[in-house]
Amino acid sequence: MTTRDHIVQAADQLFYRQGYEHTSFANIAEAVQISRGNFYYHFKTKDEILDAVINIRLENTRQMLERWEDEGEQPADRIRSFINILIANRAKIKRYGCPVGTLATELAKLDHSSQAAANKLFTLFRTWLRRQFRLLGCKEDADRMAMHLLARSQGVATMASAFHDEKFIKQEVKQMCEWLDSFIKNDQ
Amino acid sequence: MTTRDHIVQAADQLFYRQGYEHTSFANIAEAVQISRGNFYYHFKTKDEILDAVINIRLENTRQMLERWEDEGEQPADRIRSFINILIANRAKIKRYGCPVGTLATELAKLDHSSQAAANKLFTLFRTWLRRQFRLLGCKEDADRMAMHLLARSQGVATMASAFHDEKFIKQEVKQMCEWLDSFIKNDQ
DNA sequence: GATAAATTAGGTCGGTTGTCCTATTATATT
DNA sequence: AATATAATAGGACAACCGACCTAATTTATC
Repeated sequence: MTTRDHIVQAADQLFYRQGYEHTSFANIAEAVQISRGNFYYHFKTKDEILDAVINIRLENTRQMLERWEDEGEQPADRIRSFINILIANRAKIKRYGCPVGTLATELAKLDHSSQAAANKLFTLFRTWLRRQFRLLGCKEDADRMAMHLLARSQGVATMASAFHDEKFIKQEVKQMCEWLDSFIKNDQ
Repeated sequence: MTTRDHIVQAADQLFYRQGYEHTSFANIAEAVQISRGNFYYHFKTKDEILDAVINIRLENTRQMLERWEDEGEQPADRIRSFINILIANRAKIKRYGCPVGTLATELAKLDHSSQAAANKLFTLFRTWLRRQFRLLGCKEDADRMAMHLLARSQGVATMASAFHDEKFIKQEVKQMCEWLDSFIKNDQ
């Protein structure tokens, strides 16, 4: 792995845990164990690092969603895979919230130029979920369903983080799965 | 209104719109039209201002919730009042998200000492909602219902902010009201 | 009206930030 | 082996931050 990759990886973690603004060049350089000068060779500005982090998150997410579609499962199971992200990452979510939501929220407050890029992460999930709901038989409602599920997930992450409560995540995930099940039955 | 009140008011707005860390002493002083020196007379540290802002938010919220209880409406109507906060503040939510959620999220990333104080805002709503759900006949489920509704609201605020979508707020508010209605019917 | 207290203005300080530069070392190419 | 390119180190910079201090001014009290 190149130094550049190391930097992006470290920045990714730090932006998630500390927030973008609260993370300094020095923080990242220390994490990667390189000098600040070397740092500047790879990235001219802090915004460039942010864009690189967003791009790698986009790419990783894309690959994950494609994998879920290629594994040949039913659309309902794919949606369950999405819901279960909350379970799989519950420890980190409890401490740092959702990486997508918290970044979007922070950049909105900073009125940062990369807001649109960061929100592409949401759009990625949105269009993917919409496609799954369409395959489930939803027509006009598919996008509303996708947004609904995204919002539910965001809310769970925010509250789980505020109250440091993993049990709440499990409760809500169960409810979301039941909601999905009842929806499938009604549709058939 | 005293200068101190002016400062707290301006800080309240700026913390909401720009975030706590992104707001500097100079920003607040400029908004209140006083010198930075005068500023220091009223507040020794930035953390003190944050605590003052949190306290005034707590007090305002307490008064609002008490008002809703004193107005003699039914518990279900009170819960609807809570849900309708999203409608009443939809323009600001679209731009800056939820003031409670975004502050809690930011302070969590900063690992700030006032995290617990900020989360009291959530607890305020949580215990109040729990009481209303108890009055509706819920027993063990009342707290779960309260948390569920809080999470839904948080999720709506986050997504509405990310996608700059007020219509989504109205959609989800409608669904939340329907969820509440179906719940009341089942219970009677 | 004199005195004390409360309030305000403006400057200063050390530390940190993002940015930028140059010198040095490592790697690749011929 | 000589040369060019890539990569790294470390320092310097202007700007900003929170914090602090003192002098001036306003307000209150007697």
